Parts: sequence; C-alpha cells; structure tokens
Amino acid sequence: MAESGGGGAAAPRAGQPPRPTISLPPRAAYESLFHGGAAGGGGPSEVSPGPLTLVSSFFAEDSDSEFRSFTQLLQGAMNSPVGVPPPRRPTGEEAKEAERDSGGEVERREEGGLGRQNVEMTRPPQIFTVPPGLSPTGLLGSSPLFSPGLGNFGMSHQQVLAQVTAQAAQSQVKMLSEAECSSSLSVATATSLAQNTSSAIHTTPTQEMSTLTSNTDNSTFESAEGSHYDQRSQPTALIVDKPADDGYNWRKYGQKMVKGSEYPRSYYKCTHPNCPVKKKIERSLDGQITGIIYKGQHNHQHPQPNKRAKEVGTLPSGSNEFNGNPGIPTNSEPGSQAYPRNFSRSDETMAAPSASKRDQESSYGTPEQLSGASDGEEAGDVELRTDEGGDNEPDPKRRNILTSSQRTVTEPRIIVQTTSEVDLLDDGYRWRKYGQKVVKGNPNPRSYYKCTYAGCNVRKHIERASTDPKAVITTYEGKHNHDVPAARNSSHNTANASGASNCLQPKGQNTISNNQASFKGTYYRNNDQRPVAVLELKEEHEII
DNA sequence: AGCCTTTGACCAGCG
DNA sequence: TCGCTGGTCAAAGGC
Repeated sequence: MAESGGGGAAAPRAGQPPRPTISLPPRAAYESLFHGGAAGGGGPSEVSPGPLTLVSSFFAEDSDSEFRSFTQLLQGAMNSPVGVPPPRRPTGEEAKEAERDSGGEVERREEGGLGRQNVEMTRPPQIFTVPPGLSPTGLLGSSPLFSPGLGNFGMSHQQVLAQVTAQAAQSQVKMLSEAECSSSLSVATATSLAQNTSSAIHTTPTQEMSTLTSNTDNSTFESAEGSHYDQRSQPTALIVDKPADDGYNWRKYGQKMVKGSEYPRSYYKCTHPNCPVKKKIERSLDGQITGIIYKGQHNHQHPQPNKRAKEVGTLPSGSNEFNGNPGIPTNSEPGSQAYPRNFSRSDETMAAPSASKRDQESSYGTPEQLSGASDGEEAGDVELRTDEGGDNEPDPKRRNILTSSQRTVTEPRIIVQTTSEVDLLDDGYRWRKYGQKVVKGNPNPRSYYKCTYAGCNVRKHIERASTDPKAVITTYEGKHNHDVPAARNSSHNTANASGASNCLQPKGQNTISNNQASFKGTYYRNNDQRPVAVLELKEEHEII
C-alpha cells in the first residue's frame, strides 16, 4: 500500500512541473480533415487524408503554422529536452475531460508530448536517431485525428500517444527476437528503440498515461496483426486472459473495477523474491487487454527461458503473447537472455497483451518471437506506459503501460510503421510508387506508394528522418481488400513454421527495424503466420 | 504441495 | 470529516 499511494497516484502533485499543453483545434477544424469540410457524417468510404497530412495539418495550425512532416515532428521530439517530465493525467480525469471537451474547443495537456517535448533522450549514441514509434507517437498522439472531440473516439490524444508508443515499443520488442536470432541485427539498436519508446513514455515519475479504454466503436489502434486479422478474417489469435508475457513471472494479487473504465483492472506482482515490480492490467470484458502498467524495476535477472520451456509446446494457437519487456532488469544483466541486454536501461519498457499467464510463460522461450504484440484481436490498441517512481527516487519506479483494446476496425486505417530497413516496400503486398516529395526541413523525400492490386486503394507513405535516411516512418492508409500475394505469404509461412525460422527474416511482412540494425519484425502471431510487427494505428471511421 | 487466481475487505490518498 | 477511488491484503479455492 505504501508503495502504491492509492488513487492519488493519478493525481498531479505539487512540486511537479506543469505539464506542457497542446491546444487542439476546434473539432471542426480537424474533422474537416476527414470529411473534407463540414464535420460530421463521414464514412469509411470517404476519402481521407493521409495520416501525415492530418498530422501536418494539425500542427500547421499549431503555433508556428509551419508545415511539419512526420520527421520534423519526430525530430522535435528527439531534440526535446529531457527534463520537465509532465505528470500524467489519470485515466479517470481524462475520461472526464474528454467529456468536457467533446463539444468544442479542446485544450489538452500533452503529457509526454512525445512528438514535441519531454522526450527523454538519454539513449546511447548508436541509438536510433528517430526512434521507431516515438515519432509517430508524438505526431499521432498530438493529432486531432485521435482527439476525444472527434466523434466518439473517446480517446484523448494522450491515450493515443500512449498507444502508439506502446505499439512502437511492442514492435521494438518484437524486433529483439529477431535480433537475437540474427547476428546481423543489433540488439543494442532494438534496445535503444525500446528505450526511446519507453523513455518517451515515462517522462514523469507519476506519469500515468491514460488507459486505453477508448470507445471501441470509434477509434482503433491496432497492430498490423490486427490489421491482417481484420483483413483476412483470421481466427482469433489473441484472446488474452493472461498478463502480458514479458518473460517474468507474475502473480495476480488483486483485481478491481476502476472508475472511468468499464474494464476491470488486475494487479500483478513479480513473483521473484523481493522484486518490487508490479503491473496492472486492464482488460475489456471480452478478456482483451486494454492496458498494462508496469511499476518498478526488476531487481533480478530475467527468468531463464528453460524455466518456461516446459510450456512452450502448449501455447495455444490463439494465445498471443504480447511480450513486452515490462520489467527488464534495471541493469544490463548478462543473464537476461530473453531480452537483449541492452534493454537494461529501459527497465520500464514494454509489455504486451498476452494470453493467459501460463500461456505467456510458455511463450517465454521466445517471447519476442511470439510476441506478436498485438495480434489481431488483442491488437487493438496497445498502450505501453512507463511510470517512473518518485521524482527523486534512487531507483525510479517506472510503469510500463501497454494497453490494447479490441475494436472493430474499419477504414481508414492508419498504420504507423517504423523501419530502417530498405525493405520498406516488401510487406507482402505489391506497391507502386506514385509520388515523392521533399519536405521542408528534411532532405530525404517521403515517398508515396499505392497497392498495385486492382481495386485496392491502400497507400503508404514512407518518410525518412532527415537525420538518418534509414530511420523511416511508414504510414499505411486504407485497408487491403485482398490477400497478400501468395508468393510472399508462403514465404512468411515458411519462416514462421518454427520458432527458429523466425530468424529467416522473410521479406515483407511489415518489417520494423531501426536505422541501425536490420530488424525485420517478422512476428508471427496470426494463424496465417503473418508477421505482425507493424505498428499500426487504426481509426474507426465512424466519426460522428 | 506449490503456485496461482479469485474476491471481498481493508487501507490510504485526495477532493 | 466524509465519500470516493485506487491499491493491497489475505482467505479460499483451483490447477
């Protein structure tokens, strides 16, 4: 009890620096982005502006009115001072605020302001210049696209931010598995990614990103897996009844319904002796994880894989472990096999939705491999939060929150994918470049591609960070109305056939990588064996 | 037998 | 001071 501080944890406390704020444009302003003018009524069939456009448009209205590309925004985040961690607004408050804001001018505090501020950038030099997930996070998190005032999205952009970040983290975690198998991959990079992501999240000791309990019928964030799932009606692979499989052993010690959320919150403790790490998991009524919050740092090594190996074979097809890395040992412990040693710093890193606890343990052997972070169903929104301990805690407690909520996905779909690999286009689909543009402030052009499949209007934008051409943000827009070309698909399947084969890095499949390591996030989770490492943001287009 | 989940009760912080 | 809320405890039961 003493450690938790009760409900007060969510409330801002005296002494904490004021949270930066971001004023969102009037609802109509951004709604017009979707509807081409008057707010209201939009439908899935309507042509929506690309996410980049949305974001850019939003920021264009903001402050300097200068066009900002994803990269620019991201860079802004990257260059943001580390300090001034904004306290996180409690979920309950957000919910209330969302209600208040639902009608008009919206002003929200951007905590964590990944895209523009308070991004802790203490990562090592080799770390990604443009941390995957971080950039889009900041952008999207600030984007009116997901603001609560937009239809019934019901998500604050903080939530969105958290989600995106979480997803990014997930993706990063996933990449870790690849890193482990592939000598060509740099674990450090993955780590850095995670760090970046996490750092962006845990910007304040009391920070507590809102739980993603957004209305399931209006907005959707989900991983690519979810996307695939949705597209191909894949069997459910993510009914989660377990805490995220982060490789550690957890024991549930409580559950409670929390205000502001229709979902119950479960409390878990790391079972390791004297380990102070705890995590809270919120689930939807259907069992899907809507949020995971890690608190504290593991003071022990990551459990040895073999300990869980016994259950590996029992992993239900439907169990998706969202392996995050929630409690990565604070110190780069050599013993941390499951997770890259480099993760050490990101003690607070990721979590992932997962299946039941036992299942998750079973997957531990290759958590990242199986991670699929968010697959189809589970993939809803994933929010990874990191809470740091007290302001001056020697051993800062951090909470990693990863929330996901199941949502019905409809178009438009926005997938934010970060990758440093050249294989950006090879995601299983066929793409045709139809445009390219050099964005102000970024010497690297961001290219536009369209799916070549007849009748498919999916497009994706690829933007490279100005600071590092390999740092790429891929944004998907639209939804494939067809399956992935067989050839590539089979390839994936093959790779996915066994855990070891994950190292094959089949091309395509929403690869995610950082700019330094060729991480190809081929995370197979869906029954169709498709990689699910894509960080995807889906928005239900039922905007009112 | 050990570990875990469930669940109601209790405690503490906050407004 | 009281009520609300979140977090934790701990007994009971299950696997």
